Amino acid sequence: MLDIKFVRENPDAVRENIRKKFQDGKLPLVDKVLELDKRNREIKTEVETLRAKRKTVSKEIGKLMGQGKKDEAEKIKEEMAGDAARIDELSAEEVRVEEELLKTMMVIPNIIDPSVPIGKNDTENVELERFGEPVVPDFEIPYHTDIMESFCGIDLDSARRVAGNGFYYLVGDVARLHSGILSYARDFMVGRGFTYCVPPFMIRSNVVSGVMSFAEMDSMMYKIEGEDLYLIGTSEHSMIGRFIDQILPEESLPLALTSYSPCFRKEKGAHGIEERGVYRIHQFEKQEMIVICKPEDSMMWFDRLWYNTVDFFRSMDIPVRTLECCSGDLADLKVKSLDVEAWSPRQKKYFEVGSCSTLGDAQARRLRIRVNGKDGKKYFAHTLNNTVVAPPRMLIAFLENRLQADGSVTIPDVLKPYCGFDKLVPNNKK
RNA sequence: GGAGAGAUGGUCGAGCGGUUUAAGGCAUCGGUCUUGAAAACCGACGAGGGGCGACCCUCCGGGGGUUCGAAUCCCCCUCUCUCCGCCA
Repeated sequence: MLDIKFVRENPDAVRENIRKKFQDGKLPLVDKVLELDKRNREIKTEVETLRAKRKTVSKEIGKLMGQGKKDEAEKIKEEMAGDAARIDELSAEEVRVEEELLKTMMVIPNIIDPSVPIGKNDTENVELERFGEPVVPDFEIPYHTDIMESFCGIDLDSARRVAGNGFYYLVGDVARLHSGILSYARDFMVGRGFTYCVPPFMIRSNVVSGVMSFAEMDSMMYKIEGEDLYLIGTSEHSMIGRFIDQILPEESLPLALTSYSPCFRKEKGAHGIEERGVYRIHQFEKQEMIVICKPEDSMMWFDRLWYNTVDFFRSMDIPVRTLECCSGDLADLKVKSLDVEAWSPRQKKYFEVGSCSTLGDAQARRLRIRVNGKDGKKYFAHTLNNTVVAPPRMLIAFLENRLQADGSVTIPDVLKPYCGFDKLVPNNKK
């Protein structure tokens, strides 16, 4: 959400930003906001004057009552009757106007960074850099579930019976590899100065509406029936939510945290759940990183964050590239976003394994996460988030890139202590 | 699940119809003192918003109500804590 003062003073910049995001349908909202804001301030001027008068007069009545001058008090009471009605009327309008203003402000997109490439949708995202050689071996790479099955490492049939499409059983050494990757990711981030956290896996609606847009909420979040609780779609939700309504001391920044959680997503709309495999699923596990910092540091942190993911994948010798989200593909709350993609030798293309974003102060404004500055002035913090690794999907890249001609999969040295084995060998029944 | 207690500014905590314009402590920030620090003393200090400004308004978990006037009284809801039960 933008600062209303910014919209008031820079309506053209807000309009230009909407055009850059190809959301011209939202252009009239800017004028709507300006009007509501104007009306809101008019109401305040009038109603506050009346309230100030009421306060003074009420005190006068109290004084007269104390002195036993009841008649005089009664007379003043009668004079106030008209004002009372007007105050009620204006107060009601004040609430209505403010609600409408907030609602409208919520759907106006955040101002994107000048460096963001302009484009309509994900087909216009821009590749920035490649890390490692995207190798295509001279033997055929099977579909990832087939690789897993060769190790008796996945049971999708049972998962469909038990929970439905979009769920999975990981079994044996593939499951151990999955857990090992998460543990390695945790220690990898701790080694880079991040503090490890295990957050709540359910959050209340007021936190949900603070961390994401309404559209996302509807298409992503599972609600617990009969309770004001939602299953998190990523630990970013509970990790950023941790600071709702807080005023942080400036010296406590930056907060650099890494968290583990299962993630639950409806995946309504867009692409839907894939028939076979663990690419797009309703439940997965993820190691995440978040940063809460001063506004002037957020771009520096943005670059440091995505690089962590690249380094993580490179430490396991998986080729990756970075792809910058163009303006039209950028979620409304985001200032800038970049995907880390891993190489798929089977598909001979890269696919998304992580997403790094800075939301500027938009998320902090919604959640009222403020910083108490050294000079006594308060300001909204900047928030960032990035994936370290989400193993079910990441396993696809891992298995495809490390598959040997004999059907085995080698475990990189960095992972061996976490896995407890050196190699996945076909038909290795557990 | 049962019973009880509670929700007040960054934090602790008073207030229970009009001298509260939210006391006081702690923390924080200035200053005095000191070689420096600590201690002591003096002062500042809640959040959000409106106004060019002098100033003003809103906020005591949320929502209704009573009243000229509500942190304070009434109703509803939510949450937290303690004890019991259950449980990894």
